Amino acid sequence: MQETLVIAQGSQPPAKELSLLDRVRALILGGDFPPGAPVSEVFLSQEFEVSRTPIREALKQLQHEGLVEIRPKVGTFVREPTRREIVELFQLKEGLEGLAAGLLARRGKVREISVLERNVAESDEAAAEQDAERYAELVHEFHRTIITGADNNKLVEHYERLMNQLAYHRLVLRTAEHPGRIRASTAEHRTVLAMIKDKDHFGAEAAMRNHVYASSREVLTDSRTRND
Amino acid sequence: MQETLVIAQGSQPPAKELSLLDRVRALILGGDFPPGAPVSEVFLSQEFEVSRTPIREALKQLQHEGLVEIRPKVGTFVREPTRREIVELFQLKEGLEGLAAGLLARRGKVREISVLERNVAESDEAAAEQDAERYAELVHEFHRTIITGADNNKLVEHYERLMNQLAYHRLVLRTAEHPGRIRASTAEHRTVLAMIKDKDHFGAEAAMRNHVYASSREVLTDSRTRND
DNA sequence: CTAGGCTCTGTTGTATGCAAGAGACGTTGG
DNA sequence: CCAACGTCTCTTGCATACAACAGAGCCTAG
Repeated sequence: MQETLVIAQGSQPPAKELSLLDRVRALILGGDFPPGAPVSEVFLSQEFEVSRTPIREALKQLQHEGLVEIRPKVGTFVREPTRREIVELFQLKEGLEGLAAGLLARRGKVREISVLERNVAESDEAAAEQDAERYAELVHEFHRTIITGADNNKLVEHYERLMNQLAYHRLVLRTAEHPGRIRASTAEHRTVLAMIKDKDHFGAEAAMRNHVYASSREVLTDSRTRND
Repeated sequence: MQETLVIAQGSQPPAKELSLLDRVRALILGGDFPPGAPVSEVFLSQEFEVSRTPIREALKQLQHEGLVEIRPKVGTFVREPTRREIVELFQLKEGLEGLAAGLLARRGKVREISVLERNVAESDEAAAEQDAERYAELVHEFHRTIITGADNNKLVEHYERLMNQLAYHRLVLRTAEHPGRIRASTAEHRTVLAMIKDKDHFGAEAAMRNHVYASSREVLTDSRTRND
């Protein structure tokens, strides 16, 4: 739950309290709303004790994020991404993260490298201790470090948008990684890091893409993924 | 002007008349609002003869697109992208169009290939006839064909979002291409097309990236580009 | 029994009213 | 002359009222 809220950030509220948009998104992602369920404006306005006007604004944003579908004059409904959309999103993820890894490698920032080195070391520990939660957190940090390390704010914005669209799916399928996949995943992380350290932006991009692709395959072959 | 409206599409209004969002965006992109100019809600509501409520919703969207900046309790202002942001956007453009070219090459769709072949042929004609307007249109079609040819709707969505952010800048700097650049550009288009025909997705991606990068260099070295 | 239409309810779409904050400008005290 | 303060106006932010439409269910005619 808390993780969802952290992921959902990316705008410019004064960082003190969550924006209404983030709270509505968290509510929907919380799982209380099954796909296809109606999300009435009056319900949300009562839930959050505000009027319909700000609720409407938030829902419009969420529509743009692909999380809900607004049928004019009918209502707003939770939208479950189709398998095809998930494939498309992972393709995009591959492109964006690959691009980021390449840019980071070209710049060769020392700070990010040390963060990544610590990250892979701790990932090994977490894997050895079977601490799935900590491991997932470290994976998230690894990817985020690379994205932000590219030093391209627009890329970060688009990436966050992308991840918000994957968020619902990610919650459903979390901890989908099998032990074997974890080993492979950490190895891939090490490869990416090595390329970045070598300032081999070409290799870093290829390694990152390969890693994202492999991860996505894992999720997409998962039986729980809808098949349409 | 009309071009702007076409570019600005991408949502799901019944295709009959333009949505308010598109009309507001077109108005701002039309150039009547210099960067930094306030965009009052009441002004827009009078201009379009609607109340402030739908205007507010449109402005919120435009804020997310990066076209305007909403300073809470103060007002909405036209936002001019900084040079750094433009660089970032072009980096992203390079990544997305490269990705698209690669995906299209892998699929090797015949229809798109024939469209592209006709496109480069007509581009030569337009260049020979010094028809800058038609040439620009063909360039636009070339890029759009590749993006849509990747058969990835999410990629198209992100690309449109990106181009909307570049739209203002593009209008200011349109026809920035010098004759020499036009020759190089068409040659690059041909290279990309050749790679796609060969189903060399690797080469297609590289060629497309190279092309986008070269084009962006042209724009970024233009003296009219703000330098901060 | 079925098809067509009608009503009725629930929802969204828009307009408008009101309050609160931000900034400009004039004013006043030092 | 300058700085600080107070007021005043313009803007947004939110709440609420009303209109209009979609869809479900029922009712009726054939």
